[in-house]
Amino acid sequence: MQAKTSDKLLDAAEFRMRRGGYNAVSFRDLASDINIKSSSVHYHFPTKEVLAVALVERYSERFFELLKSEADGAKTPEEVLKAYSATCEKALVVDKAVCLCIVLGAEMPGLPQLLQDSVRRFFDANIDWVERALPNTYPDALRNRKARAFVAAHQGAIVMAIGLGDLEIFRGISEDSLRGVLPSKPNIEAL
Amino acid sequence: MQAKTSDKLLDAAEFRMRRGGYNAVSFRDLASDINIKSSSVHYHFPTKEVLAVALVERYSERFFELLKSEADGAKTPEEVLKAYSATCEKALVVDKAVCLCIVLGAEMPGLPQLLQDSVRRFFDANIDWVERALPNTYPDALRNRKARAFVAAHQGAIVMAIGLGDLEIFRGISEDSLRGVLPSKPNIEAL
DNA sequence: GTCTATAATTTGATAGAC
DNA sequence: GTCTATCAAATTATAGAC
Repeated sequence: MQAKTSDKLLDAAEFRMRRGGYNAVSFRDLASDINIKSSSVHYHFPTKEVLAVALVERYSERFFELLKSEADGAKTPEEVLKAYSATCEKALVVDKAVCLCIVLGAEMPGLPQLLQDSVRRFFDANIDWVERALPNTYPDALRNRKARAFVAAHQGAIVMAIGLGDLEIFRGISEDSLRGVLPSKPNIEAL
Repeated sequence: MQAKTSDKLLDAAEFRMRRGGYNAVSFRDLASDINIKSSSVHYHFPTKEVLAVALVERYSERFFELLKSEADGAKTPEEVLKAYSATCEKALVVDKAVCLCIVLGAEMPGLPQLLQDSVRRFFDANIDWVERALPNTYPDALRNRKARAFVAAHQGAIVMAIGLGDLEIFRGISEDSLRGVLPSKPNIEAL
């Protein structure tokens, strides 16, 4: 059974957008990627903004599905947070590309409004997820702060890993940020 | 005394590129920003790639000058690293925009080669600078790893702060990442 | 659903006058 | 250094046939 045309279009759009940003994607390129004409793309997605919003929504759903399955069976905060790192790393290693939402996040002010909203929701959901995973001994304000730091460090790490062409860099950063967010275990390496 | 046309063009390009990425900048927009015609832009910068490379070089020079002056008089590793955070924060707060090189870094694979090289040099120089600031009690491999994590966390923090429209988020993350790279002081808040 | 055809705009870039 | 004029290509999008 074949993938639907709209899904093939989103696949092509995701590949291109994660490598060059919103403006690096054109309807003609997407059409030629899957051997149809650009006018046919408009049948599935009337405008580029609509296409991009649909793409972010699909990306977000898949990310959280993967996250859920990675975190399956995890008990301690440490295990749950490691599932978050593993989810990011998997997307990074498999696709050899940056997170869709960090590319779009970086060019945020230049994006159409509905797309900005979608990207923002993705990050809010990320922070929310991490926040719930943190030890409940933390006061609320600290939990939120730690969660933001954890997510930001991962997104930064992904960009650096791809930009410097060194996927190993990601692991080091995610380990460091895990230590940063958990109640102080001594930093053994640094002693 | 007036700014040179080429500088005004770079100012306009920096403003636009830090908000929308490489492809969000057009010669016509830049020209109209400073009230000349787009053909005149080509007199100063023959191609867009050349313009963007010049922009990254100028951005990098200014960043490291500011960094140098912020770090002036700093003695301990902690003080020097705080100067790095302060430099990033200043650019963030003053310009209300993301670091030029993180926008370009995110769309790296879609950029012309010379521009990719420039962006990469900026990040390498960042890591190098942070690496030198770290305590020399660290073994070399660890220093490099810590430096990468520190830079990545800051870049991620900048994108999140702008993307979520909350500049305060940056400070929390930079404090956390400072704690992460320095020899273990107990994480007081978390106890 | 996909096509042809086309419109309207924008883009990076060049030639040559002043 | 800046202009007018222009180009060739690319872009988002629409109308209407099949």
